[in-house]
Amino acid sequence: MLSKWGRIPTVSAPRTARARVRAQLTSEIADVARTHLATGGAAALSLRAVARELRMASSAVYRYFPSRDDLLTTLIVDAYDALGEAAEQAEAGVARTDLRGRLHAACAAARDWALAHPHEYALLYGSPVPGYAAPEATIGPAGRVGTVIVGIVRDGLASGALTPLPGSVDTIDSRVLAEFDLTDDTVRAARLVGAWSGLFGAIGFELHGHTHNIVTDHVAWFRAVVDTHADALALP
Amino acid sequence: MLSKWGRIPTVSAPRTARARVRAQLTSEIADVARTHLATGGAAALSLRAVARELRMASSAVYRYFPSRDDLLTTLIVDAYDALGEAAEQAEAGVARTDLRGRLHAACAAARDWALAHPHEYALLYGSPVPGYAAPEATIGPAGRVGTVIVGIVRDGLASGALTPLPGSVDTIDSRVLAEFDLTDDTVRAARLVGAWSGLFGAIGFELHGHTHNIVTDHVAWFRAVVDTHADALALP
DNA sequence: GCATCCCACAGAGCAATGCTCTCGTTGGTT
DNA sequence: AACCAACGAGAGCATTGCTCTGTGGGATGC
Repeated sequence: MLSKWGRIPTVSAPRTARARVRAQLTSEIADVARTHLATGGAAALSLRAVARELRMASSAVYRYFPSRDDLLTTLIVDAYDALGEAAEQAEAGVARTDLRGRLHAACAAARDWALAHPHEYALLYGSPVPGYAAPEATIGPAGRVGTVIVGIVRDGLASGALTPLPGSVDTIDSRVLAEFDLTDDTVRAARLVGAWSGLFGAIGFELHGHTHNIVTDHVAWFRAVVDTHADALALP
Repeated sequence: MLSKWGRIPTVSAPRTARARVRAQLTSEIADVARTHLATGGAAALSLRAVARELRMASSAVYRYFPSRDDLLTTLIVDAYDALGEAAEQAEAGVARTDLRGRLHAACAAARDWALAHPHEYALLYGSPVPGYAAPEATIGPAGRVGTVIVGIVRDGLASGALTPLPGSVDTIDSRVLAEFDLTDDTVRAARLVGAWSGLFGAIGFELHGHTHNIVTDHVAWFRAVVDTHADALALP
């Protein structure tokens, strides 16, 4: 537990009182940072401001997060998880056989979350931060939304509601295809990734104002976009 | 010429020698800033560093750009224009009747430009910069790529190669619809905006690494995504 | 031709940032 | 009881965006 986190003490086992208060303070810092992020965006997130609000010296924060970027990473992971969970929960609330409804639910939940947390969303799907290279820790949670919509298709194929689309393309990694039982449906797999990216493209456009003065009813437009992708995936 | 540019002297008419050298220096500053932006990204763009490279005091730069954000705005407008021009030129090189080919050309050009100028692209379609609100000056150039792909559909409708899609939705601003002769084809209009956002979603996903370890052949995948949108638009 | 005026530039300065280093204190372990 | 690692505070460094003040020079008016 010191590879990328430097020689910062472990957090995992809060057995001692010290470890407990440490975990407490760590999450407290992250919480304050999250509110700062939510109000001012990533650029307005200042370690010193967080420290000030917590009435501690700025240098003390470095005992908990080796750098501002590490704080950001924590926030990013949390955000990915929150977004993923929102999509998962929404999708889980729809009848398993209603494939299109499940897609709509997941996508709408992602959009709702993005509208509710614009700055955090921008952190996830906007430009990568400064000299920031997405650390390993983010790749897992980052895929949760994608996993949800892939799961819909997989269920459809497993139940026979969907049959593989004709043709075959070699664009998606074979291990990924195998992981999601899409080896025999590569065309649909490519379109799935396309739908995934299109989903966040649409959300990003709305969020960043690119559709301002163009789209008047974003809810309906978003539904239409998702429907288009559902058509491309041949969801019933 | 002093509304948003403060009381900075006009640049428009370089009649006097002074105005000429002024225009010269202004573009020189922008050029240096552009290279800094291209190498380090928007966050690494420092007015002082630009001034240093130009061997002038940092305060002198403020004679030309009232603030760092104004410098950034100039760069953004230029980038929008460069991207738009790339798409326009590529699209113009395809036979007018080949609607799908025109779409592919425009989209591929946009992708190529984005890959060649990742930081500038991130500035346009990534998260909005810090406390930065897109000024009026950017909205025109920002639409150029969209205008290109809308033009393809309009040409198709005008020539009779395309017929309006059945149905009617009220999601797109009526003035925009009228401007592009799409009043009677609202379903296609909505999908057009969807394709537009999907295009940049796909490019952004590739650029920001979201498809890393998932998509193996980005050229082919991107073509597939564009083809999906072309299908949705019923391009022959 | 001279006086005037305004633009351009430099330099100092302010508030703020991320991060480092040092130094005293304190909690937990042996 | 003694020790050590963790902890927190404060000062300090380099950097940033931006403002203010002073000064020189080229363009302009008479």
